[in-house]
Amino acid sequence: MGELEQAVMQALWALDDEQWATVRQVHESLADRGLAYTTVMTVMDRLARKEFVEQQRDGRAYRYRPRVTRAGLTAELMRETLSDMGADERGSALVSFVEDASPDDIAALRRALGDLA
Amino acid sequence: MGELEQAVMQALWALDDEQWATVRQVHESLADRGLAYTTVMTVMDRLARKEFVEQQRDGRAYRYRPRVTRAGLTAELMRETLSDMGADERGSALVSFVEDASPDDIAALRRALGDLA
DNA sequence: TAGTATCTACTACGATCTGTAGTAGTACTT
DNA sequence: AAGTACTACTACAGATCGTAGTAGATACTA
Repeated sequence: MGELEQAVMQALWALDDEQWATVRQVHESLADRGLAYTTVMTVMDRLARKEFVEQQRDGRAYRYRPRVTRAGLTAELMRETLSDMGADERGSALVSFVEDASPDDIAALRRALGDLA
Repeated sequence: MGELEQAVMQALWALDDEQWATVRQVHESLADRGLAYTTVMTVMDRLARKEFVEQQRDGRAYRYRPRVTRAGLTAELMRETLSDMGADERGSALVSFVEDASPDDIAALRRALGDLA
């Protein structure tokens, strides 16, 4: 995911649940970047193609909503990385991941694992 | 990392520790792909530029060795993904990660965390 | 020593992804 | 009918990646 694509996702994730945003809304929420309206539209279209966001017709316009949560997408990308690197080494990769994780992350992992049990 | 780049890394990781491989060796180990020698060379050169591998002169040739372990690189890429997605959500992302992880991965995480304690 | 094999260095080119945006067409508002 | 708001389509440049050729240097070989 490119930087702008990520920014757009952030904007969409910032919506309340069940909210759909128009291109215009996102464009405005990224106003500081001084992007053209069509630039934002293109990016959102691409995100829809990639199925990161959902598109819904609303009259002549589209409304958009993330198809995945931020946490979910992050987790998915992490799992993807893990798979790409080969099945046999998953364990060591995870060990390595944990070894260099911040204390906060470790705590979060512990909690997450605890919740499972 | 591209697919070929990854394949080359795999070939290098397959070496015994402290072994350095020549382009020719890697080229041969990827023989099934029918790549030109220079293709492999280019890829390895790019990997060196990106500091994924280490280059060492040996006469007129270079020898290569991974600069990072497979597990280490995987973990690093995972952490990178995590950072990209914003600091506030790290916890939820990790929860999400754990939730959809395979039993093997969960077990590995548990072991890794246990080793820390 | 002249030819041949082996390497690197440099260059190139097409595909894909991403950031960026213009233009044309269509529909709604006044 | 004119202006406004949207989408659809198209475009283009920069980066990354897969792919590879050519030139030049070096070393081996007959």
